[in-house]
Amino acid sequence: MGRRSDHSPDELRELLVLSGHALMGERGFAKFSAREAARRAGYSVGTIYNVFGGLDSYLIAINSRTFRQWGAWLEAALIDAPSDRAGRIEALVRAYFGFAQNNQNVWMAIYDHRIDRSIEIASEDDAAREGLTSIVDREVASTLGLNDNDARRLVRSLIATVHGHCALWLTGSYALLEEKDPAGQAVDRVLEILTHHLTPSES
Amino acid sequence: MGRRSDHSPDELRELLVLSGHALMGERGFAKFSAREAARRAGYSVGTIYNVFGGLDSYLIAINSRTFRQWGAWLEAALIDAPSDRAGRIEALVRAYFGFAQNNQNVWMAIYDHRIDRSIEIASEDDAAREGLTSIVDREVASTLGLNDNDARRLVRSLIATVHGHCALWLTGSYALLEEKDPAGQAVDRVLEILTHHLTPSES
DNA sequence: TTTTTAATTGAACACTGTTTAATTCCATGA
DNA sequence: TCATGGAATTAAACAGTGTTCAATTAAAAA
Repeated sequence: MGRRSDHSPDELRELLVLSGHALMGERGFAKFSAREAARRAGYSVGTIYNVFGGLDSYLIAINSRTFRQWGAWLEAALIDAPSDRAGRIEALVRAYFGFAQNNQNVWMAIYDHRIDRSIEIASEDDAAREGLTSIVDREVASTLGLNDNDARRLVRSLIATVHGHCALWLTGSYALLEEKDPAGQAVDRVLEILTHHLTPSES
Repeated sequence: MGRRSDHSPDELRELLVLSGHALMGERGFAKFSAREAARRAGYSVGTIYNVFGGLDSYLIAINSRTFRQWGAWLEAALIDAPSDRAGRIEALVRAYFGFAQNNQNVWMAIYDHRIDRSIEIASEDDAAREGLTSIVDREVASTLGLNDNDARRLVRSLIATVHGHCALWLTGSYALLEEKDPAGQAVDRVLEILTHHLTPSES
Protein backbone atom coordinates (compact mmCIF):
# COMPACT_ATOMS: atom_id res chain seq x y z
CA MET A 1 0.00 0.00 0.00
CA GLY A 2 1.09 3.53 -0.71
CA ARG A 3 3.40 5.36 1.62
CA ARG A 4 3.33 9.07 1.67
CA SER A 5 6.96 9.34 0.63
CA ASP A 6 6.19 7.54 -2.61
CA HIS A 7 4.49 10.51 -4.17
CA SER A 8 4.19 14.20 -3.63
CA PRO A 9 0.63 15.47 -3.19
CA ASP A 10 0.55 16.59 -6.81
CA GLU A 11 1.97 13.31 -8.05
CA LEU A 12 -0.59 11.39 -6.05
CA ARG A 13 -3.39 13.49 -7.44
CA GLU A 14 -2.15 12.87 -10.95
CA LEU A 15 -1.68 9.18 -10.30
CA LEU A 16 -5.25 8.80 -9.11
CA VAL A 17 -6.64 10.77 -12.03
CA LEU A 18 -4.67 8.58 -14.42
CA SER A 19 -5.89 5.31 -12.96
CA GLY A 20 -9.43 6.63 -12.71
CA HIS A 21 -9.37 7.86 -16.28
CA ALA A 22 -8.07 4.52 -17.51
CA LEU A 23 -10.73 2.65 -15.57
CA MET A 24 -13.42 4.96 -16.91
CA GLY A 25 -12.21 4.18 -20.41
CA GLU A 26 -12.42 0.45 -19.78
CA ARG A 27 -15.72 0.28 -17.94
CA GLY A 28 -17.69 3.40 -18.67
CA PHE A 29 -19.46 5.62 -16.18
CA ALA A 30 -22.10 3.14 -15.05
CA LYS A 31 -19.57 0.52 -14.01
CA PHE A 32 -16.92 2.86 -12.72
CA SER A 33 -15.72 2.16 -9.19
CA ALA A 34 -13.71 4.54 -7.05
CA ARG A 35 -12.58 1.60 -4.94
CA GLU A 36 -11.18 -0.16 -7.97
CA ALA A 37 -9.52 3.01 -9.29
CA ALA A 38 -7.77 3.51 -5.95
CA ARG A 39 -6.83 -0.17 -5.79
CA ARG A 40 -5.13 0.03 -9.18
CA ALA A 41 -3.22 3.10 -8.10
CA GLY A 42 -1.98 1.16 -5.09
CA TYR A 43 -4.07 3.04 -2.55
CA SER A 44 -7.36 2.54 -0.76
CA VAL A 45 -10.64 4.38 -1.26
CA GLY A 46 -10.14 6.74 1.64
CA THR A 47 -7.23 8.36 -0.15
CA ILE A 48 -9.52 9.54 -2.92
CA TYR A 49 -11.69 11.26 -0.35
CA ASN A 50 -8.63 12.80 1.24
CA VAL A 51 -7.17 14.09 -1.99
CA PHE A 52 -10.33 15.18 -3.80
CA GLY A 53 -12.72 15.70 -0.92
CA GLY A 54 -15.45 13.60 -2.50
CA LEU A 55 -16.39 11.44 -5.43
CA ASP A 56 -17.85 14.29 -7.44
CA SER A 57 -14.63 16.25 -7.41
CA TYR A 58 -12.72 13.14 -8.39
CA LEU A 59 -15.00 12.54 -11.36
CA ILE A 60 -14.69 16.18 -12.36
CA ALA A 61 -10.92 15.82 -12.37
CA ILE A 62 -11.15 12.69 -14.51
CA ASN A 63 -13.46 14.42 -16.97
CA SER A 64 -11.18 17.44 -17.08
CA ARG A 65 -8.44 15.18 -18.34
CA THR A 66 -10.77 14.07 -21.12
CA PHE A 67 -11.53 17.68 -21.99
CA ARG A 68 -7.84 18.47 -22.33
CA GLN A 69 -7.24 15.44 -24.53
CA TRP A 70 -10.24 16.36 -26.61
CA GLY A 71 -8.97 19.90 -27.09
CA ALA A 72 -5.54 18.65 -28.13
CA TRP A 73 -7.19 16.24 -30.57
CA LEU A 74 -9.09 19.09 -32.21
CA GLU A 75 -6.01 21.28 -32.43
CA ALA A 76 -4.08 18.44 -34.05
CA ALA A 77 -6.81 17.91 -36.60
CA LEU A 78 -6.87 21.59 -37.49
CA ILE A 79 -3.19 21.54 -38.38
CA ASP A 80 -3.82 19.14 -41.25
CA ALA A 81 -7.07 20.80 -42.26
CA PRO A 82 -7.55 22.65 -45.54
CA SER A 83 -7.44 26.41 -45.38
CA ASP A 84 -10.85 27.24 -46.80
CA ARG A 85 -13.57 27.94 -44.32
CA ALA A 86 -15.87 25.05 -45.17
CA GLY A 87 -12.95 22.66 -45.15
CA ARG A 88 -11.83 23.74 -41.70
CA ILE A 89 -15.35 23.55 -40.32
CA GLU A 90 -15.73 20.05 -41.67
CA ALA A 91 -12.38 19.02 -40.24
CA LEU A 92 -13.40 20.41 -36.86
CA VAL A 93 -16.73 18.63 -36.76
CA ARG A 94 -15.25 15.35 -37.95
CA ALA A 95 -12.50 15.60 -35.35
CA TYR A 96 -15.18 16.20 -32.72
CA PHE A 97 -16.83 12.95 -33.77
CA GLY A 98 -13.51 11.17 -34.15
CA PHE A 99 -12.48 11.84 -30.59
CA ALA A 100 -15.85 10.77 -29.26
CA GLN A 101 -15.80 7.55 -31.24
CA ASN A 102 -12.24 6.67 -30.28
CA ASN A 103 -12.85 7.46 -26.62
CA GLN A 104 -16.48 6.53 -26.20
CA ASN A 105 -16.52 5.74 -22.50
CA VAL A 106 -14.60 8.75 -21.28
CA TRP A 107 -16.41 11.01 -23.73
CA MET A 108 -19.81 9.89 -22.55
CA ALA A 109 -18.72 10.09 -18.92
CA ILE A 110 -18.49 13.86 -19.40
CA TYR A 111 -22.24 14.00 -19.88
CA ASP A 112 -23.11 11.08 -17.62
CA HIS A 113 -21.75 12.81 -14.56
CA ARG A 114 -24.41 15.21 -13.35
CA ILE A 115 -22.92 17.81 -11.09
CA ASP A 116 -25.11 19.30 -8.43
CA ARG A 117 -25.26 23.04 -8.94
CA SER A 118 -24.18 23.53 -5.35
CA ILE A 119 -20.78 21.99 -6.01
CA GLU A 120 -18.37 24.48 -7.45
CA ILE A 121 -15.83 23.36 -10.01
CA ALA A 122 -12.21 24.36 -9.53
CA SER A 123 -10.91 27.03 -11.88
CA GLU A 124 -8.47 24.57 -13.38
CA ASP A 125 -11.32 22.22 -14.31
CA ASP A 126 -13.35 25.13 -15.58
CA ALA A 127 -10.49 26.10 -17.86
CA ALA A 128 -10.37 22.62 -19.36
CA ARG A 129 -14.01 22.96 -20.37
CA GLU A 130 -13.64 26.50 -21.59
CA GLY A 131 -10.64 25.53 -23.67
CA LEU A 132 -12.78 23.43 -25.93
CA THR A 133 -15.34 26.05 -26.77
CA SER A 134 -12.63 28.63 -27.22
CA ILE A 135 -11.21 26.57 -30.08
CA VAL A 136 -14.53 26.74 -31.86
CA ASP A 137 -14.83 30.39 -30.95
CA ARG A 138 -11.52 31.17 -32.57
CA GLU A 139 -12.24 29.03 -35.60
CA VAL A 140 -15.77 30.14 -36.31
CA ALA A 141 -16.81 33.30 -34.62
CA SER A 142 -14.08 35.56 -35.94
CA THR A 143 -15.10 34.92 -39.52
CA LEU A 144 -18.65 36.08 -38.94
CA GLY A 145 -19.96 39.56 -39.31
CA LEU A 146 -21.67 39.54 -35.95
CA ASN A 147 -21.13 41.41 -32.74
CA ASP A 148 -19.29 39.50 -30.09
CA ASN A 149 -22.29 38.46 -28.08
CA ASP A 150 -24.29 37.14 -31.01
CA ALA A 151 -21.23 35.25 -32.23
CA ARG A 152 -20.75 33.68 -28.79
CA ARG A 153 -24.33 32.52 -28.71
CA LEU A 154 -24.16 31.14 -32.23
CA VAL A 155 -20.97 29.23 -31.57
CA ARG A 156 -22.50 27.57 -28.53
CA SER A 157 -25.60 26.76 -30.48
CA LEU A 158 -23.45 25.14 -33.17
CA ILE A 159 -21.69 23.10 -30.52
CA ALA A 160 -25.07 21.95 -29.28
CA THR A 161 -26.03 21.00 -32.82
CA VAL A 162 -22.96 18.85 -33.29
CA HIS A 163 -23.24 17.44 -29.79
CA GLY A 164 -26.79 16.32 -30.46
CA HIS A 165 -25.76 14.32 -33.50
CA CYS A 166 -22.77 12.79 -31.74
CA ALA A 167 -24.66 11.93 -28.56
CA LEU A 168 -27.63 10.31 -30.26
CA TRP A 169 -25.26 8.39 -32.46
CA LEU A 170 -22.98 7.02 -29.75
CA THR A 171 -25.75 6.22 -27.31
CA GLY A 172 -27.44 4.21 -30.04
CA SER A 173 -30.60 6.26 -29.66
CA TYR A 174 -33.48 5.56 -31.90
CA ALA A 175 -33.37 8.69 -34.02
CA LEU A 176 -29.95 8.07 -35.56
CA LEU A 177 -29.94 4.29 -35.45
CA GLU A 178 -29.91 3.88 -39.20
CA GLU A 179 -27.83 6.92 -40.10
CA LYS A 180 -24.60 5.86 -41.79
CA ASP A 181 -22.76 9.18 -41.58
CA PRO A 182 -23.92 11.19 -38.57
CA ALA A 183 -20.82 13.38 -38.73
CA GLY A 184 -21.62 14.23 -42.32
CA GLN A 185 -25.13 15.22 -41.33
CA ALA A 186 -23.74 17.44 -38.58
CA VAL A 187 -21.32 19.04 -41.02
CA ASP A 188 -24.13 19.76 -43.46
CA ARG A 189 -26.32 21.32 -40.79
CA VAL A 190 -23.51 23.49 -39.46
CA LEU A 191 -22.63 24.77 -42.93
CA GLU A 192 -26.27 25.44 -43.71
CA ILE A 193 -26.60 27.43 -40.52
CA LEU A 194 -23.42 29.36 -41.14
CA THR A 195 -24.46 30.60 -44.54
CA HIS A 196 -27.31 32.37 -42.79
CA HIS A 197 -24.92 34.30 -40.63
CA LEU A 198 -22.39 35.38 -43.20
CA THR A 199 -22.38 38.90 -44.50
CA PRO A 200 -23.04 38.99 -48.26
CA SER A 201 -19.39 39.76 -48.99
CA GLU A 202 -18.36 36.57 -47.20
CA SER A 203 -20.73 34.14 -48.81
CA MET B 1 -46.97 -8.04 0.41
CA GLY B 2 -48.65 -8.61 -2.89
CA ARG B 3 -50.77 -11.66 -3.43
CA ARG B 4 -51.17 -13.00 -6.87
CA SER B 5 -54.93 -12.58 -6.79
CA ASP B 6 -54.54 -8.85 -6.28
CA HIS B 7 -53.55 -8.15 -9.85
CA SER B 8 -53.65 -9.84 -13.19
CA PRO B 9 -50.27 -10.22 -14.91
CA ASP B 10 -51.00 -7.15 -17.05
CA GLU B 11 -52.14 -5.11 -14.09
CA LEU B 12 -49.05 -6.07 -12.16
CA ARG B 13 -46.84 -5.08 -15.07
CA GLU B 14 -48.57 -1.73 -15.29
CA LEU B 15 -48.44 -1.23 -11.54
CA LEU B 16 -44.70 -1.79 -11.47
CA VAL B 17 -44.11 0.51 -14.43
CA LEU B 18 -46.16 3.21 -12.72
CA SER B 19 -44.28 3.01 -9.44
CA GLY B 20 -40.93 2.81 -11.25
CA HIS B 21 -41.79 5.77 -13.43
CA ALA B 22 -42.83 7.80 -10.41
CA LEU B 23 -39.65 6.89 -8.56
CA MET B 24 -37.56 7.78 -11.61
CA GLY B 25 -39.27 11.16 -11.68
CA GLU B 26 -38.45 11.76 -8.02
CA ARG B 27 -34.89 10.51 -7.93
CA GLY B 28 -33.51 10.44 -11.43
CA PHE B 29 -31.64 7.63 -13.09
CA ALA B 30 -28.52 7.67 -10.90
CA LYS B 31 -30.48 7.22 -7.68
CA PHE B 32 -33.14 4.93 -9.05
CA SER B 33 -33.59 1.68 -7.15
CA ALA B 34 -35.50 -1.33 -8.39
CA ARG B 35 -35.82 -2.51 -4.81
CA GLU B 36 -37.51 0.72 -3.80
CA ALA B 37 -39.77 0.76 -6.86
CA ALA B 38 -40.96 -2.76 -6.04
CA ARG B 39 -41.37 -1.86 -2.37
CA ARG B 40 -43.64 1.05 -3.24
CA ALA B 41 -45.74 -1.17 -5.47
CA GLY B 42 -46.14 -3.54 -2.55
CA TYR B 43 -43.93 -6.26 -3.94
CA SER B 44 -40.35 -7.36 -3.53
CA VAL B 45 -37.48 -7.08 -6.00
CA GLY B 46 -37.76 -10.58 -7.28
CA THR B 47 -41.15 -9.80 -8.79
CA ILE B 48 -39.54 -7.30 -11.13
CA TYR B 49 -37.20 -9.99 -12.37
CA ASN B 50 -40.13 -12.36 -12.80
CA VAL B 51 -42.28 -9.91 -14.70
CA PHE B 52 -39.67 -8.18 -16.83
CA GLY B 53 -36.89 -10.73 -16.91
CA GLY B 54 -34.23 -8.26 -15.88
CA LEU B 55 -33.52 -4.69 -14.89
CA ASP B 56 -32.84 -3.51 -18.43
CA SER B 57 -36.25 -4.57 -19.68
CA TYR B 58 -37.86 -2.89 -16.70
CA LEU B 59 -36.08 0.37 -17.41
CA ILE B 60 -37.03 0.12 -21.07
CA ALA B 61 -40.67 -0.23 -20.05
CA ILE B 62 -40.39 2.80 -17.78
CA ASN B 63 -38.80 4.86 -20.53
CA SER B 64 -41.45 3.74 -23.01
CA ARG B 65 -44.04 5.29 -20.77
CA THR B 66 -42.10 8.53 -20.93
CA PHE B 67 -41.97 8.32 -24.72
CA ARG B 68 -45.74 7.93 -24.91
CA GLN B 69 -46.33 10.86 -22.58
CA TRP B 70 -43.87 12.92 -24.58
CA GLY B 71 -45.65 12.11 -27.82
CA ALA B 72 -49.01 13.04 -26.34
CA TRP B 73 -47.52 16.30 -25.07
CA LEU B 74 -46.32 17.21 -28.56
CA GLU B 75 -49.64 16.33 -30.16
CA ALA B 76 -51.45 18.49 -27.61
CA ALA B 77 -49.16 21.41 -28.32
CA LEU B 78 -49.73 21.11 -32.06
CA ILE B 79 -53.48 21.50 -31.62
CA ASP B 80 -53.06 25.02 -30.30
CA ALA B 81 -50.26 25.87 -32.72
CA PRO B 82 -50.59 28.45 -35.48
CA SER B 83 -51.13 27.12 -38.96
CA ASP B 84 -48.18 28.64 -40.75
CA ARG B 85 -45.18 26.42 -41.18
CA ALA B 86 -42.70 28.41 -39.10
CA GLY B 87 -45.25 28.77 -36.34
CA ARG B 88 -45.88 25.05 -36.17
CA ILE B 89 -42.19 24.25 -36.19
CA GLU B 90 -41.60 26.66 -33.36
CA ALA B 91 -44.49 25.20 -31.39
CA LEU B 92 -43.08 21.72 -31.89
CA VAL B 93 -39.59 22.61 -30.77
CA ARG B 94 -40.83 24.56 -27.76
CA ALA B 95 -43.10 21.69 -26.78
CA TYR B 96 -40.08 19.37 -27.06
CA PHE B 97 -38.25 21.57 -24.59
CA GLY B 98 -41.32 22.06 -22.44
CA PHE B 99 -41.79 18.37 -21.85
CA ALA B 100 -38.13 17.88 -21.07
CA GLN B 101 -38.12 20.75 -18.59
CA ASN B 102 -41.30 19.66 -16.86
CA ASN B 103 -40.17 16.05 -16.66
CA GLN B 104 -36.43 16.40 -16.31
CA ASN B 105 -35.63 13.18 -14.51
CA VAL B 106 -37.69 10.85 -16.65
CA TRP B 107 -36.65 12.66 -19.81
CA MET B 108 -32.97 12.33 -19.01
CA ALA B 109 -33.43 8.72 -17.97
CA ILE B 110 -34.23 7.96 -21.60
CA TYR B 111 -30.68 8.84 -22.53
CA ASP B 112 -29.05 7.74 -19.28
CA HIS B 113 -30.08 4.14 -19.78
CA ARG B 114 -27.57 2.57 -22.17
CA ILE B 115 -28.98 -0.56 -23.67
CA ASP B 116 -26.58 -3.24 -24.69
CA ARG B 117 -27.01 -3.93 -28.39
CA SER B 118 -27.53 -7.61 -27.63
CA ILE B 119 -30.76 -6.92 -25.77
CA GLU B 120 -33.69 -6.64 -28.10
CA ILE B 121 -36.48 -4.19 -27.34
CA ALA B 122 -40.05 -5.41 -27.52
CA SER B 123 -42.08 -4.20 -30.47
CA GLU B 124 -44.40 -2.31 -28.14
CA ASP B 125 -41.46 -0.36 -26.70
CA ASP B 126 -40.08 0.20 -30.17
CA ALA B 127 -43.40 1.67 -31.25
CA ALA B 128 -43.32 4.15 -28.39
CA ARG B 129 -39.98 5.44 -29.64
CA GLU B 130 -41.00 5.46 -33.25
CA GLY B 131 -44.17 7.34 -32.42
CA LEU B 132 -42.19 10.40 -31.48
CA THR B 133 -40.15 10.69 -34.64
CA SER B 134 -43.23 9.97 -36.71
CA ILE B 135 -44.84 13.13 -35.35
CA VAL B 136 -41.92 15.18 -36.60
CA ASP B 137 -41.95 13.22 -39.84
CA ARG B 138 -45.56 14.10 -40.46
CA GLU B 139 -45.10 17.70 -39.44
CA VAL B 140 -41.90 18.48 -41.30
CA ALA B 141 -41.02 16.03 -43.98
CA SER B 142 -44.22 16.25 -45.99
CA THR B 143 -43.74 19.94 -46.57
CA LEU B 144 -40.33 19.46 -48.14
CA GLY B 145 -39.58 18.89 -51.76
CA LEU B 146 -37.31 15.95 -51.06
CA ASN B 147 -37.51 12.29 -51.82
CA ASP B 148 -38.59 10.15 -48.92
CA ASN B 149 -35.18 8.97 -47.90
CA ASP B 150 -33.57 12.40 -47.85
CA ALA B 151 -36.52 13.72 -45.91
CA ARG B 152 -36.20 10.93 -43.36
CA ARG B 153 -32.53 11.67 -42.84
CA LEU B 154 -33.12 15.38 -42.53
CA VAL B 155 -35.89 14.95 -39.99
CA ARG B 156 -33.66 12.80 -37.84
CA SER B 157 -30.86 15.29 -38.16
CA LEU B 158 -33.22 18.05 -37.04
CA ILE B 159 -34.23 15.97 -34.06
CA ALA B 160 -30.56 15.57 -33.20
CA THR B 161 -30.12 19.33 -33.49
CA VAL B 162 -32.94 20.06 -31.07
CA HIS B 163 -31.87 17.24 -28.79
CA GLY B 164 -28.38 18.67 -28.53
CA HIS B 165 -29.65 22.02 -27.36
CA CYS B 166 -32.06 20.45 -24.90
CA ALA B 167 -29.57 17.97 -23.50
CA LEU B 168 -26.75 20.46 -22.96
CA TRP B 169 -29.21 22.84 -21.39
CA LEU B 170 -30.78 20.42 -18.91
CA THR B 171 -27.55 18.71 -17.94
CA GLY B 172 -26.12 22.11 -17.14
CA SER B 173 -23.24 21.54 -19.50
CA TYR B 174 -20.74 24.25 -19.99
CA ALA B 175 -21.60 25.25 -23.55
CA LEU B 176 -25.14 26.44 -22.81
CA LEU B 177 -24.63 27.49 -19.22
CA GLU B 178 -25.29 31.15 -19.88
CA GLU B 179 -27.86 30.80 -22.64
CA LYS B 180 -31.15 32.33 -21.57
CA ASP B 181 -33.34 30.85 -24.31
CA PRO B 182 -31.94 27.53 -25.54
CA ALA B 183 -35.27 26.61 -27.11
CA GLY B 184 -35.22 29.83 -29.09
CA GLN B 185 -31.74 29.02 -30.35
CA ALA B 186 -32.91 25.58 -31.40
CA VAL B 187 -35.90 27.07 -33.19
CA ASP B 188 -33.68 29.50 -35.05
CA ARG B 189 -31.27 26.77 -36.14
CA VAL B 190 -34.06 24.49 -37.31
CA LEU B 191 -35.68 27.25 -39.35
CA GLU B 192 -32.34 28.24 -40.86
CA ILE B 193 -31.72 24.65 -41.87
CA LEU B 194 -35.19 24.22 -43.29
CA THR B 195 -34.92 27.18 -45.63
CA HIS B 196 -32.05 25.33 -47.27
CA HIS B 197 -34.25 22.39 -48.06
CA LEU B 198 -37.32 24.14 -49.37
CA THR B 199 -38.01 24.27 -53.06
CA PRO B 200 -38.02 27.87 -54.32
CA SER B 201 -41.80 27.89 -54.59
CA GLU B 202 -42.09 27.07 -50.90
CA SER B 203 -39.77 29.67 -49.48
C1' DT C 1 15.34 10.04 20.37
C1' DT C 2 10.94 11.41 21.44
C1' DT C 3 6.96 13.92 20.20
C1' DT C 4 3.86 15.80 17.10
C1' DT C 5 1.51 15.98 12.89
C1' DA C 6 -0.49 14.36 8.82
C1' DA C 7 -1.36 10.69 5.44
C1' DT C 8 -3.34 6.27 4.94
C1' DT C 9 -5.95 2.45 6.01
C1' DG C 10 -9.50 -0.86 7.22
C1' DA C 11 -13.61 -1.72 9.05
C1' DA C 12 -18.38 -0.48 9.58
C1' DC C 13 -22.82 1.06 7.59
C1' DA C 14 -26.46 1.21 4.58
C1' DC C 15 -27.30 0.64 0.37
C1' DT C 16 -27.23 -1.58 -4.64
C1' DG C 17 -28.36 -5.59 -8.49
C1' DT C 18 -28.84 -10.42 -9.12
C1' DT C 19 -29.75 -15.23 -8.21
C1' DT C 20 -32.12 -19.04 -6.06
C1' DA C 21 -34.12 -22.00 -2.52
C1' DA C 22 -37.98 -21.84 0.12
C1' DT C 23 -42.51 -20.38 0.90
C1' DT C 24 -47.15 -19.10 0.01
C1' DC C 25 -51.20 -18.99 -2.51
C1' DC C 26 -54.52 -20.45 -6.13
C1' DA C 27 -56.83 -23.58 -9.28
C1' DT C 28 -57.66 -27.92 -10.41
C1' DG C 29 -59.20 -32.76 -9.78
C1' DA C 30 -60.90 -36.38 -6.56
C1' DT D 1 -64.75 -30.43 0.62
C1' DC D 2 -60.14 -31.29 0.69
C1' DA D 3 -55.58 -32.55 -0.95
C1' DT D 4 -52.21 -31.63 -4.46
C1' DG D 5 -49.53 -29.73 -8.19
C1' DG D 6 -47.78 -25.68 -10.02
C1' DA D 7 -46.94 -21.02 -10.37
C1' DA D 8 -46.28 -16.50 -8.15
C1' DT D 9 -43.78 -14.34 -4.58
C1' DT D 10 -40.54 -13.75 -1.12
C1' DA D 11 -36.47 -13.76 1.81
C1' DA D 12 -31.97 -14.56 2.17
C1' DA D 13 -27.42 -14.74 0.40
C1' DC D 14 -23.61 -12.78 -2.38
C1' DA D 15 -20.61 -9.55 -4.13
C1' DG D 16 -20.34 -5.31 -4.98
C1' DT D 17 -20.99 -0.02 -4.19
C1' DG D 18 -20.20 5.08 -1.81
C1' DT D 19 -19.22 7.22 2.46
C1' DT D 20 -17.46 8.01 7.03
C1' DC D 21 -14.20 7.73 10.74
C1' DA D 22 -11.39 5.70 14.47
C1' DA D 23 -7.07 3.57 14.47
C1' DT D 24 -2.65 3.06 12.59
C1' DT D 25 1.53 4.21 10.39
C1' DA D 26 5.16 7.01 8.70
C1' DA D 27 7.52 11.37 8.19
C1' DA D 28 8.85 15.77 10.26
C1' DA D 29 9.87 18.53 14.14
C1' DA D 30 11.67 19.13 18.64
